[in-house]
Amino acid sequence: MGNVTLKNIAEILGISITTVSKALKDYPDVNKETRDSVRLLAEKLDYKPNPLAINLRNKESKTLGVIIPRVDHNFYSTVVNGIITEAEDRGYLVIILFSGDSSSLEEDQVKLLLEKRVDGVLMSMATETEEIGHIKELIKKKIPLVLFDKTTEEISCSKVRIDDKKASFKAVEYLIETGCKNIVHFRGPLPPQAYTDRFLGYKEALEKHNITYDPSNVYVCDELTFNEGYEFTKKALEEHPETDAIFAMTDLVALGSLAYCQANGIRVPDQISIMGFSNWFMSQNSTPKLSTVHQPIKELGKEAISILIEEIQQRKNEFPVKHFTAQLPTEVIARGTTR
Amino acid sequence: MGNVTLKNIAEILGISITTVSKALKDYPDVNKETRDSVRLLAEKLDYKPNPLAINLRNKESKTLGVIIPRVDHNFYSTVVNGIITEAEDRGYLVIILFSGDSSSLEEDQVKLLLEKRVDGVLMSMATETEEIGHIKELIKKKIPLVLFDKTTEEISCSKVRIDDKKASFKAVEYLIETGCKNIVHFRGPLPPQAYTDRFLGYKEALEKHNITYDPSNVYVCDELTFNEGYEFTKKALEEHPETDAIFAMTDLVALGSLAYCQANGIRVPDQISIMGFSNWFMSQNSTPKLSTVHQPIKELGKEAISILIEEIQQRKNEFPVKHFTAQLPTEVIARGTTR
DNA sequence: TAGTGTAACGAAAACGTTTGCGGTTAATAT
DNA sequence: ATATTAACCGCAAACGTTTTCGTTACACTA
Repeated sequence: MGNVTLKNIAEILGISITTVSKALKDYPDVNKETRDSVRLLAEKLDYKPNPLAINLRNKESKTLGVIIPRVDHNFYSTVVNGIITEAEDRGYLVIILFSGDSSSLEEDQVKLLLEKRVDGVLMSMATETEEIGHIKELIKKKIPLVLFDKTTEEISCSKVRIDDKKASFKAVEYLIETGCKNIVHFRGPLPPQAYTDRFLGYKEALEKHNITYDPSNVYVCDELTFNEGYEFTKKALEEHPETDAIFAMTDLVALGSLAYCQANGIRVPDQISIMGFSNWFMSQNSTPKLSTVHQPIKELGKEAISILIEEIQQRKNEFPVKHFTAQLPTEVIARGTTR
Repeated sequence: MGNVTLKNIAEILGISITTVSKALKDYPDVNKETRDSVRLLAEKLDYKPNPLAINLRNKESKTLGVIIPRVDHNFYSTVVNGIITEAEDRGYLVIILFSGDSSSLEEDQVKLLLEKRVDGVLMSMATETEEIGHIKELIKKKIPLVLFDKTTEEISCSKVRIDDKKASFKAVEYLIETGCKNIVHFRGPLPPQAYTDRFLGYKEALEKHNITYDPSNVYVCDELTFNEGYEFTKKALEEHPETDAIFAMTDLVALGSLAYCQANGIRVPDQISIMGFSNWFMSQNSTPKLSTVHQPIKELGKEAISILIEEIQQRKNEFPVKHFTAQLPTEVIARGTTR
């Protein structure tokens, strides 16, 4: 029904399927006239090679699987933007699957991808994932795998991450250099690693500038919401009245901080500097505008896909593949909430 | 390499491929013992049917194509969430492609999907799209198509939309019923239709309550940014000092309005009520919290996919398909910025 | 005359699966 | 003894490509 095949063309022209195929792919052993007539007819009939057949023959699907915790979140939707665009540019299609940050769902999705025979897998691990058997399974089956964002040392594959520690270090250093001495840090939960790295950067900056690190200056946010930022600011300011800066691990929380300060007549940045993280677009819509750390999220997606495709090509050509971890650079953006 | 096939199992067991296939699919004409031994071995070897081969034989890919303007935007990432989850539940995989709101890119993406032989296409049209030849092409080639969100009457297919007009009507009626008489409306650009529908709902509510519609009370935002909300509020209040309510076509713009009022000592909602649209999560993080209209975005995605898959099944069974337009209901959420 | 070269084409296998149909055996019925 | 039936199995075609390896026909060389 409907779709034109090589066979159709061959029958109409009274030649073999082989010749039609060759004519279309510029094989040298086909007469110029034959070739032209084939091409003409193919054009006229709007012939499109059936990828299902090609894939079966070539044992590849030109499709990549991507597993992320969710997509309705600024970070992931931006990264997906980079992933899909880059993949398409390189001739691959992408299938997105969600783990919902659940370990068992993540496992199911890996299995699904395995069954669907994607050419490679890109994934950001679910926060709660500790059993990594299903990921090792991928390695064992020789499916090219690249981990990004939320990664683990326990898996031997290429990884792409934001250099959270350095980013955080630079942000805190900026606060110190602009005169802050009592810097409170709102960190995220223990896994994922990224939040710990940001905390480590905070600590390191303090140490470098001879400010003694006080654990009670660090508050752990669980939900990473605006409200948490608001409430923890209140708490922090009560417990540490001497505070002159707040470094929050994400913009939304920082915005909550800012809201608390404004609601309570605390001048920002004169009394308290506030530094966010992510450069979410809303950070430009506060008054004053939020200072933050820009992370190249879309580029993260692009880079991850590039590395994955690279590895697929290498394996196909039986080149040796070497794994590595790429750390993408960040940038402090000083706006109105810092001095 | 690597992957187990029916042939492998057949050879090991010394039986034919046919029998192996049948054993695995519970055909009645295979001996219980044979069946068991096949299943056992298949299990042991971790046999997974090759979808590429199955697809080729069945002439279907169990894959759906989705074209949206972008994904790094709350509305679309939420809708994509619904789309992917629902599709997966029903045994389909999804390929997402972006049109970037460009007509020519949209055309390219349609072509790509056509070449890839997806079983159906779901799409939200690019704003600038006026040439719809490529969409008609889909219809002509009998590819099941469902339009959602940004649709057009010129294409005969099923559509799924938010009932923007009614939503807007209810929102404005709420403002009127809580005592507002001079309601300014910030609308969006002309295409897409949704913004016009929201405007129409605004007008209709006015008329129903015998408030004369004044075109100068309607301002057209082009960018739909926070800043536009801020600036247009300033302008509107200068031009219409009697204004007692602002109805913005989206939450971000409404948040900009709120910011202007607060920066200029205008009491919300006492002096001016503000109503947003979308129930974006940030609408809960302002003080006072933003009143808005909730739209079931994720459900929109689910509904669209359901209809598409339904249509695919119908065609496969050669049932007649009938097209229709589903309008999803909305809900006014009164919070702190309205009386 | 036999051998060599070359241009143009096609047969066939392969990728892995599904399924209509026919075949074989053994048991049962007439 | 013959016919009928049921139970079990496998051949082969089909899905649409790609590519290896022939084959054919013809011209040219020695």
